Amino acid sequence: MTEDSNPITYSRRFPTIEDVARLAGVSTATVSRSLNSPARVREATRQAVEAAVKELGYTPNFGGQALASNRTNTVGAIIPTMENAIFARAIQALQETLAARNVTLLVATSQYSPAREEDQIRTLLARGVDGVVLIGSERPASAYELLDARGVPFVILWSAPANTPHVTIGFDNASAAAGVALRVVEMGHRRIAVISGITRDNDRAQARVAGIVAVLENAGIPIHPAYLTECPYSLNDGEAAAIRLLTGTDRPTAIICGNDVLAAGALRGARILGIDVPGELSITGFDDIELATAVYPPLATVRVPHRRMGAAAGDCLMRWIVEGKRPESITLPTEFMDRESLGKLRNT
Amino acid sequence: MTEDSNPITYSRRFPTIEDVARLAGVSTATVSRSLNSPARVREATRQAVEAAVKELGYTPNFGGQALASNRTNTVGAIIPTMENAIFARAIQALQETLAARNVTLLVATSQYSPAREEDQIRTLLARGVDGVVLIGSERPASAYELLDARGVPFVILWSAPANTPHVTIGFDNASAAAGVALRVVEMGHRRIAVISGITRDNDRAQARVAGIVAVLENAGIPIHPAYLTECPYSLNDGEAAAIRLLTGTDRPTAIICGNDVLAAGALRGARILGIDVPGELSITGFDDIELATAVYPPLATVRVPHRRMGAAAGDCLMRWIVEGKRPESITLPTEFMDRESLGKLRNT
DNA sequence: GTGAAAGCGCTAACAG
DNA sequence: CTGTTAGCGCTTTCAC
Repeated sequence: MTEDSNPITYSRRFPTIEDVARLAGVSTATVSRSLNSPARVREATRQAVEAAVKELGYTPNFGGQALASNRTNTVGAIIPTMENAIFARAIQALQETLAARNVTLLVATSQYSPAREEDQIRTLLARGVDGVVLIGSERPASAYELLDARGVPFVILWSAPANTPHVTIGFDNASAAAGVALRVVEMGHRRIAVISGITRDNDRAQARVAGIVAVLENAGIPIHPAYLTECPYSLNDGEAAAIRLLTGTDRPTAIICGNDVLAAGALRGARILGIDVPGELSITGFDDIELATAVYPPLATVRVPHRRMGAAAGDCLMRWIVEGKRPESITLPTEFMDRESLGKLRNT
Repeated sequence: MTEDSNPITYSRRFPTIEDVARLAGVSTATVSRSLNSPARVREATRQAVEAAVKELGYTPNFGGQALASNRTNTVGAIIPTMENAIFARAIQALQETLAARNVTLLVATSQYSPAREEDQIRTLLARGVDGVVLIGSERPASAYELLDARGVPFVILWSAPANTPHVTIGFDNASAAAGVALRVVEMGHRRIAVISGITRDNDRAQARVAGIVAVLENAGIPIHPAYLTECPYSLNDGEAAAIRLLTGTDRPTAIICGNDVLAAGALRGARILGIDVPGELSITGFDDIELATAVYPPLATVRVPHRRMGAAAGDCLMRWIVEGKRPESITLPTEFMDRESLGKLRNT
């Protein structure tokens, strides 16, 4: 036990709980209790510890804490993308809810790829997250098995419980999209096309299309297969899809889009072709992100409870993690936002 | 040493490195080496370990690893907001670069508030991040002191080295904005207004305004104080600011905006007032996010090297963390994107 | 209400 | 190339 074996180099070691204990004249156990459950120590003791902490600039070592407590106070979320604002507000609300409980949010992206998502799940689990937030319910069983094997609580956002046994915090995509279709039909449109996001591996996109189709069928409106298109969620793809639809024979008078980005792209496509919206063509979106009112005409769309989903996800997850019992799924309402991009069918 | 002291409850304990070692018939050290520096073990050994790992479904415990190695393989980034896409591409590129090195990115937001940013820095440091990425160079000294006290490597994005001794990976906001102003002047405009983001605590916004003002002064164009406005980075605020400018006396013929969101807002404001862009009014943006071409007319703006900044940040930071020596700052080029929202001054 | 002490799972000298 | 052996810093029984 050589002391000061290296008197020259000043060791850049951060104060540990032991340093605090020594300075405060208590044991490390008391420091720990003082910090984690202050109610269990005498007030005077707590203050002494607090003073020592402050004087030393002590911060608990994350690794030590994680190792000993078997918790990281970290929750992971995997969203398809950060490139558009769709998930931003939900993530923001989630982060705020978690921060209030002193847990940190790790955000990863999957780029709408199931394989990447599974990788990200693996990474998060390796990081020892205490809980996980996912978007949508459709993914390979192997992904769910990873989560199950670790026994890590997880919740699914953006979907409703219909198709999955897991805990969902979302809304009914099918009926929300059906609501849009109904408005479009009510406006007198009969030649109605759909630009959906890629439906493969995406239960939300599938449900939205299903909701729309059901309404059209119910209204006795024939659905020309060429009217049912899908493409990646990007401005350019939306534009291209719209141009394809609008230059075909029997041009639609309304295009229902799977989200606002596609709708904004479709709007651009219509402009390129010199087609007036809503005079000659109605376009609707979905999500009600800022973009919906940045374009002209502003997009009729569906307001999705972004912030409430994020906040509820944080609450549910933390309750699950702390109390150990699985929460109930939550289905939130959506709201149709009637705006200028949707208009009455012009008498032609 | 009581074995099987609890034969009833099946302990849900995850396999540890010791389990792997036992099954593979080697020591824990060899397992560790096998996993972390495979080159240092015999191939046969490595395979045996790999087999054992697979059979047991072993994943290293994060806390243990962090504690023993004093590294978390985690880097934190604090961006002002996720609500618009400004930082999304940079973050995406950063994440990819880090992932390639097996490090995880922790993203936090400050909502453009220095106090929140400082909190987030504290949180990240408590998380034991190995490095930090910040946006912009202007913040209270106390924030830098936090970082310095921990000796954690950090890089600053979006700024140039002019105003800060720290490592920056960005571009010259002043000259990029000056480039825009120059084009506007070249188009014949003399009544030129500015809608900047809030300049307080924001060196990028300050630099952009400074760049613009310098060009105008140099061109002998008087700058009416009422023409120099600033507001938060939002569509609504941009719209309101534009309406204020456009309903005042001596209406400007061009508005240079601090970013694309403000410009899109200004465009909306002009539309509300029935002012044609670019016929009666030119508007420019900054950033070249997707929004710039989603609106009509598409925004003349400045393309910022989002992805390259993100990737370079990851590279520099990892080199700094691993090799221990501070990298040089990097200044990347920007590009003016000439689009329809900027037009020649109409002969009135 | 507090202290002593036993690990949590891993890495990194150090020997061999 | 591999094994032995200390800890890393913290939480948590278990006594007192």
